[in-house]
Amino acid sequence: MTRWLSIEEQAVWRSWLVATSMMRERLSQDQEEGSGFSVEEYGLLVQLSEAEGRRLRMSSLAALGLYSRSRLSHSISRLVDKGWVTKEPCDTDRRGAWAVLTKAGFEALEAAAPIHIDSVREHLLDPLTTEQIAQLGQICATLAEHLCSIEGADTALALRVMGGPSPEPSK
Amino acid sequence: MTRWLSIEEQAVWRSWLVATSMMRERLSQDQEEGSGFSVEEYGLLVQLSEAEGRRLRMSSLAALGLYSRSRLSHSISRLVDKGWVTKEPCDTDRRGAWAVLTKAGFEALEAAAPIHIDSVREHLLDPLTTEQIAQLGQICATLAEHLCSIEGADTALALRVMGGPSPEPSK
DNA sequence: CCCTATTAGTTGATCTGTCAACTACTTGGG
DNA sequence: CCCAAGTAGTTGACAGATCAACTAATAGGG
Repeated sequence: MTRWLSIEEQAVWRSWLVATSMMRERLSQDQEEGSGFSVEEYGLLVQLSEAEGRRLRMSSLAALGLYSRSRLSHSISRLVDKGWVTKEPCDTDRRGAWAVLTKAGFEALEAAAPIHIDSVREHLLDPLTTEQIAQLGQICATLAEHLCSIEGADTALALRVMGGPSPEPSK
Repeated sequence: MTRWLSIEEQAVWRSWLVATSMMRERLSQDQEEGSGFSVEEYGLLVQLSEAEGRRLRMSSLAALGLYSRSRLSHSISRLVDKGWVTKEPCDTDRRGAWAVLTKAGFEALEAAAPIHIDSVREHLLDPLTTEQIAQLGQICATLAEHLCSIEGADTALALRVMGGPSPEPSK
């Protein structure tokens, strides 16, 4: 007994689909062309840059619900190969590992931030009115909360740490 | 001279990021578990199902701006292997190819539609108020239009054809 | 009519993400 | 103290996406 979507609901759904997938692609492209690393990598580096001592346990990164353990492991390996990150063993739990942002990684991040921000402004914020931006924030927060509650991820954490740029890459 | 994001802008951006990526993942998972094919495949089949004669030229599918030519080629090949689609040569342009939905493909689509719709309702529509749904539609349409204009894709086309379910898989 | 530029579509290499299996360490009940 | 169960993280095989190079056909200016 499925309730089909009304015309209006369909329209909303389709425009969501188009907007989100095109946005994703557009930002990836701007980013990659301009800065030489992908949005995913950027997101990880931002998180490290904001953490105490510019380091995080793998498990903390995974806890956001945005990266699976294995994805994380592969991604971090790639970052290590590129020299942006190093891995250090954890003293208090010998299973554990710290991902630590290197100087080079931090500098790369600083260089990339303006590109990222310009792209966000141009494609997400500028086309909308101030009012719409506020509405969108509210809507996405609601959706995120709903989705996090399903997966047992922590919304507050996800929203705080995830992938956005700092006002400045940081002090 | 980059203008950094304000706290509010950052919050909007991050919640967008979290909401869109979790939504994407959630829907993929519901879909795949329930119906045996991926959201991308579903999207393609929907488009074919809505077209005249349940067939489209590869180029028309690509023109939406949502699939690259090569991705399309690979994806359609997979659908052909599964028996949901066949390829037919085009009479009027011998370079061209039609992708044609098979009976089996159509039936698979019919079977999958309810799962898809339930998932959209549950995760996108139900958590929002009626008013928010309307706002979101407006916002996403604006963003989609902006993004399409940059890439020279056709918004109207993209919005019409893309990936949503028909009210019914179709007559 | 021809020759170049363009368009349609495919292919194969490579990269990223997912899944399931695995190692290694920790924890906690008996 | 030991052993089972759980947790941290890695690994390798596979699926999907991207990119650049390619074939083939059309179109359009001279």
